[in-house]
Amino acid sequence: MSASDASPGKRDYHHGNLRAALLSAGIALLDEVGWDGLSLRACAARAGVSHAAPAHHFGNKHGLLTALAAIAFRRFHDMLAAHRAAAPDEKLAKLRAAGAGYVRFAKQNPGLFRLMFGEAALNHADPEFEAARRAAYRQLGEIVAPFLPVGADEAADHRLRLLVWSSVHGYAHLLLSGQLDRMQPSDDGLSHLPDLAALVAGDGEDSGSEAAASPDPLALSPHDS
Amino acid sequence: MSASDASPGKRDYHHGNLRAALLSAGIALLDEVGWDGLSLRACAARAGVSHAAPAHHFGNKHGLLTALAAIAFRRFHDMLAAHRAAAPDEKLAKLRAAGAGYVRFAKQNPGLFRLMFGEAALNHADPEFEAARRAAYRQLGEIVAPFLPVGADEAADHRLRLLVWSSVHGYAHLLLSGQLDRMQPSDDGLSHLPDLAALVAGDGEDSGSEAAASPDPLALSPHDS
DNA sequence: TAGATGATCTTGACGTCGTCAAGATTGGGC
DNA sequence: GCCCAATCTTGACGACGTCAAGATCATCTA
Repeated sequence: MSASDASPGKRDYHHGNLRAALLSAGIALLDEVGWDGLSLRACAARAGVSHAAPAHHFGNKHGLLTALAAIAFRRFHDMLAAHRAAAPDEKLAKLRAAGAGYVRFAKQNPGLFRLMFGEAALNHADPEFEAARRAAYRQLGEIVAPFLPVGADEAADHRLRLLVWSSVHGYAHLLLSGQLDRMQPSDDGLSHLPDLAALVAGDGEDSGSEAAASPDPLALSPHDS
Repeated sequence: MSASDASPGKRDYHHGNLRAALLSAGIALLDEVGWDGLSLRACAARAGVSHAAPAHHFGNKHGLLTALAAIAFRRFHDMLAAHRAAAPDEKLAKLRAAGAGYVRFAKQNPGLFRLMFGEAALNHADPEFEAARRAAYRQLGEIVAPFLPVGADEAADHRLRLLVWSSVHGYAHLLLSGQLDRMQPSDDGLSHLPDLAALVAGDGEDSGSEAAASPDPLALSPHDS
């Protein structure tokens, strides 16, 4: 039986693509049975290998979760980008679309969303994870950039990113955690995003807080933004 | 040995106050070793009873977590109230203080915060849990009320609550999940709360979205707000 | 081509977990 | 004093993550 004939799991000691198969299994389990149903053994069973096989590829459960979180950030990034691309070429519309994409991702992928934002201790030093996270954060900068006045300093950029991100993330997370259950399922929580952005970007008088310009949290060079 | 002489754990089959002891153990474990260190067996050991004793009081692990979440919401409510009470009697100061209390609670009690907002499936039908949650939500209404124009309808109230809550909660949650790790540890994310509130409350023109007035999510009667 | 080595798995075991069942003990009510 | 409910203990089971030992496969080198 040639290698091309063998299906995954039929080979005994060399799956050939087990790391990817285990990650696919993890995504599927999060989707089908949720957070509590995700385990190393369940992923191994779904991939057709023994319970100890994942250890070779991920080290331990945290390693698997970190790799899954990297995938999640990439999918998240892609959904944001797709929503922004589909919106009319006008900054308010782009901002609304980005917010809608954020919330839509959270609703469609609650397990991945929880993984991304703190359900488990992740290996933040993992380069794939960091790269995926950084790409998603970069989009945040792109989203708010049109609202900043020409010549705005780094502190203003940070404040705007923080305010927009807090607002959208807070809304998405409150939705997921069931705190808004009896409110109507709409994007009311996002309707003020444009005003929010304009509020912060246009408010040059708010310098009472003497926050020093902080370095970019993900250490992006200027041309990366 | 009279009952008053017996310390908890010394008695064999009637602790006397085991439910409270298990909850205290749960709070202590969350504080000392975090989310992963919290288990029924660990609580039982800390309380000095056998591993199956908690089942009588809580039914299962979800029952314990729900009771812990009710405590968490009460403590949260108290910290918000304390911050609001300590602030100058001026609505902007009150709002800032409430936001600071929210974030302070999250920072000081990350395990409880995660429990309240989605780490585990909780029994939402539990009356103690619901009452604690409702009291905390009621404060939200009190916090935003001064920013609403006289005669503002229920939809405006809801929008303002949602916007303020999303913004503060999002900031607190992003902080906890490490997404803001290399930003400076300050409350920059809250500095725009007063403007936020003024933005929404004062903006009568923003009626493009035809959101019907939604019922109060926690079914509060008007005099409860 | 054969042997060596590293990669990639399997098998088995251990301790911890949540949960369940059976039973022991205690307190309260009649 | 008896009965019953409440409140525990003991023991067991299956699932979990992890570790160790070993089996198998793929690749490289002499």
